[in-house]
Amino acid sequence: MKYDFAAIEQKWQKKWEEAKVFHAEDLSDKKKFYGLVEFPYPSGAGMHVGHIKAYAGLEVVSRKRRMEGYNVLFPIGFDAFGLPTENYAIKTGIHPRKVTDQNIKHFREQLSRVGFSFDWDRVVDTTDEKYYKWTQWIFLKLFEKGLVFRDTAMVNYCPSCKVVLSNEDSQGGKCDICKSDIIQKSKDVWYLRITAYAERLLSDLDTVDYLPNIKQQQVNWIGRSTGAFVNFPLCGVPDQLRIYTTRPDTLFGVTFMVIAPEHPLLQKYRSAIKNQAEIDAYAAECAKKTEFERTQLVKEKTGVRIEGITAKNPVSGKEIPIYIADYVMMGYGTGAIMAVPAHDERDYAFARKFGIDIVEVIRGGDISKEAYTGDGEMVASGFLNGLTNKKESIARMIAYLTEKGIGEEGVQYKMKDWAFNRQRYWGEPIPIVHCPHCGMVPVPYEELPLTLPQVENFVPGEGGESPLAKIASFVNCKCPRCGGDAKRETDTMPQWAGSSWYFLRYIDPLNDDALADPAKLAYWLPVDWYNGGMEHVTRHMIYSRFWHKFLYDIGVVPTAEPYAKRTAQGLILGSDGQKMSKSLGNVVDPLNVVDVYGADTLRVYVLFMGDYGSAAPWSESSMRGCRRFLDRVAALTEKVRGEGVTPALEASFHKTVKKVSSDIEEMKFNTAIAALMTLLNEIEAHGSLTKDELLTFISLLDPFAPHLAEEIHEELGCEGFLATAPWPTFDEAKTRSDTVEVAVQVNGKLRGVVPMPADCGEAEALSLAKSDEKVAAAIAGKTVVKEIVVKNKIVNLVVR
RNA sequence: GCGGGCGUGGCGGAAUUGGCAGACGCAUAAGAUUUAGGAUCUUACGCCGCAAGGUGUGCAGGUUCAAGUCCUGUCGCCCGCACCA
Repeated sequence: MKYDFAAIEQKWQKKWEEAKVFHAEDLSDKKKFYGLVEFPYPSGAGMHVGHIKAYAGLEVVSRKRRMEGYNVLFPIGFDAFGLPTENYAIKTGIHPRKVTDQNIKHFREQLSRVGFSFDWDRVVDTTDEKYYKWTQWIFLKLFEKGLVFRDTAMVNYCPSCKVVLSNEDSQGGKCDICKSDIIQKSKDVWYLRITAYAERLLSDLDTVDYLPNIKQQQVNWIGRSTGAFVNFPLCGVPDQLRIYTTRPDTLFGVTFMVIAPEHPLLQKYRSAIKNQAEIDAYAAECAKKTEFERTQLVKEKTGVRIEGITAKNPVSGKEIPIYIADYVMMGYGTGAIMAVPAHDERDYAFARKFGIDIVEVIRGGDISKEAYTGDGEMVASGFLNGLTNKKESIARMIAYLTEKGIGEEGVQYKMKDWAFNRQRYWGEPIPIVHCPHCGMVPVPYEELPLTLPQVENFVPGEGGESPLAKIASFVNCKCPRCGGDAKRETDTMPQWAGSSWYFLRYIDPLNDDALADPAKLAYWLPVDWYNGGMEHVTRHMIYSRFWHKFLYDIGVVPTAEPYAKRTAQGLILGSDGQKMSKSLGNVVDPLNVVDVYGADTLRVYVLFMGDYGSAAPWSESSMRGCRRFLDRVAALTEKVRGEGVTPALEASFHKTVKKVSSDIEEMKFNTAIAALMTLLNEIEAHGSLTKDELLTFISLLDPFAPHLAEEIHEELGCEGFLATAPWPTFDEAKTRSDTVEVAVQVNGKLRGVVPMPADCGEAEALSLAKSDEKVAAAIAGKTVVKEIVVKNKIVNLVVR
C-alpha cells in the first residue's frame, strides 16, 4: 500500500467526525473512563509541539480504553481569560472576545489535524458567559459559607503600565511587560480561605494516586509544621507577645525576640516606644522593598531594637529585648518569633551582629563558632535538663506551657490564603455589590451571569483599578438587599478561577440549571487519569482540589477528590537543547510537521523521543526515523499471505501484545513503540505475515498512528472502525519460545551463549553449558567449586 | 538552606528490578540500486587491539557466584520551595 498520509489523514478525520466515534455516552452501562488533559490557553501564537506531547499521552490511553470496551470521556476546552489576550487587545484595539474566538478557532483546527480523539461536542470555553455563570455561582457559594474575605495587602505595582501584577509577572522586581521597576502598593484584596482546607488537602493525598514527586511538591506547598504558640509577657506595656515556634524545647535559650515591621504592636503602643522615629524609618524602608528583595536576597540581617518595651522569658523569667527586623514575615505564624541564637542560624547571625547573648541549651556543637541545630543533651533548661530526646523535650515543654496557661500546641501551614482578584477587564466579574448601608452584598443567584460589559478601552485606571471602574453603567447599580444606590465590585477573578472546575463542566457542558447534572457527575467522577505539566501541580491542582472539596461539602459533587490519578509529561526542548521560546527561534510548529511528515509521524515521534516524563530535545532526523517506520508498516500490506498464525512469529506477537499493553499503562510509550519496531523487523526478516497478524499489529499501533492503522484496517477488508475494534489479547504461555539462549559465565565472565530447551532442568543446563567449546576451554584443568543455574537466564561456573 | 530527581556510546534513550549492558531509533562508514536523492536495501558501529583477548554505566571503596541496579563515601547537573520561626 502506498502511504499517502495527507489523503489518509484527512479521510479518517472526516469519517470519525461524521460517525461521532469519540462521542462519550452519558450514563451508559459500560465501564467508564474519564481521561483529562490540561486545557490550553488559546494564545495568538497557536499550539506548539509541547501541547501535542502533553495530549498524546492520554490520547493513547483513551484510544486503548475505547478498544478495551470502555465508555471514554476524553474532552478538551479552552482556558481563555487572561492577560496576554487583554494586552493584545490593548495594543491592537481588537476586542478580547474577538481575539479569543479567532485563537480558539485556530487551536481547534490544529488539534483536529493531529487527529486527537476528543469529544468535540463537549468543548468548554471559560470566557463563555454560560460557563462563567457557574464560576460566579461557585464564588457566591464560597461567599455564603464565609470562605471569601477582604483584606488590605501589599501588591506589586508597575507605575509605568499602571497595573497590579502577580508575583509571577513581576519576577526579579521588574515588570514582565515593560521591564521597569515594580513598587509595592497597599491594595484591597479579595481572598479565598483555602487555609481552612489545608489539613484535608494534605491528608487526602493518601487517597489519590499521584506520581510521588507531584505529591511531595503539594506536601511542601502546604507546608504543615507542628510546634507551639507561646505568650511572652511584656514589660512597659500591659500586654503579651504571642509567637509560634517549632522548637519549644529551646525556650530556655531565648535571649531576644523579633517582630515583623508590620506587626500591630508597633502601632498599638506607639507612645511607649522611645525610638519611634528610628522604628518608623526602618519599617518604611522595608515597605519599599519588594517581596523579591525581602526574600530572594538573603543577605545581611538588618533590624532595630525597640526601646521602651521588653519581654520576659516565661520559663526563665529573664528580661529580654525586642527587635523589629524584616527577616520575620507578618504572613507566617504570628509575625513574631522567639529567637534562640544558639540553635538557629538566622537568630545566630542576628545576635552576632547586634551583640546579643547566645545561650547554649543543647550540647553537641560549638556555639562560639556557629549555631548548633542538631540533637543533644539539654542543659541550662530547668526541668528539661538531662533529656536527650528532642521529641520528649518538646512534649514536656508543651505540657508545662499548657499547665501554666502560657502557651499551647499549635499547627502552622506555609500555604497562604488565595488572593483572588485582578484589576483587569478580561476575567470573570466578581458578583458583589458594595452598598453604603448593607456593605458587601452578593448578586442574587438568579441574576447570574453577571456579564462583562462591552468596552472600547481596556487600559487599566491610573490608580491601578480595573478598566471596569470606568464604565458607569456597569458600576452604578441598586443594592439587591435594600434597593438603594450602590456600586459594583470592578475587580475580576484571577486566571485560576475558570480552570478550578472545568473538568466538572465537561460532564454536562450545556446545562443551564446546574453546573452539572448530579446523576452525570455521579457517573463520570472522579477523573480517572489527569495528565499535565509539572508547573501546575501546586497552584492549579491545589486550587481545583480546594474548590472540589468545597463543592463536595455543600453536596454538589459526589467525591471528595477530583482526580484519582495524576501524571506529568516532560518538556520538549528545542533542537539546541534550550527551552523552546520565540526569542530563541527554536519553536517547532506542529502544523508544519503535519504538512511535511503527517500527523501520525508527529504523534509517534513525540512519544518515541524519550521517557515521557523527562525533557528531551527535538530532532528532525530522529523524527524521520519514525516516518520510515510508518512507511514500512504501510508496506506490510504487500506481505500478507493467508490467515491464522505464522509459527515462526507466534511467540513474538504474543510478547509484543503483552509489552505494548503494559507499557501504555505505565506511560512507557517509547518502549511500546520500540517493541512494535522490533516486531516489524522480525516480520520483515521472516518475509510474510498473515492477515490476522497484520490486524493485531495495526490494532497495537492504532493509539499511536490511528490514521494509518484505520486505512490498513479498511484495506484488509474489515468492517467498521478500528478505533472501536477490540484490543488484542495474548496468551502468557505463548509468549515464550521453545528454546532460550542462556548466557554461560565462568567466574562471572561471559564465556558463551548456549541455546537450551526452555525450562530445562539444572543438570541438563549444566551439561549443555560445559559442552560449549569456549566454556570447556575456560574450565579445563580447573576445579569447579560452585555451580549456579538461573532457569532460562544464566549459568555461572565458579572454578579454581 | 529544605524537598524531589538525575549521571549509561557521537546523540535520544533501553535493561524483565541483582542475571548476556547499550534494546529501539538517530547520526556515521562501506557496499548495492537509482537519471538523481536529504529515497530505498545490505553490512558495520562502546572503548583499546590486526587478532586472541582485555576493558567499560560520573569518581573511590564495599557486599555478592554475579552490581548500571544494593551499601558507604565523593564529585557534578537539573527541577520545585525558600529568612516558614
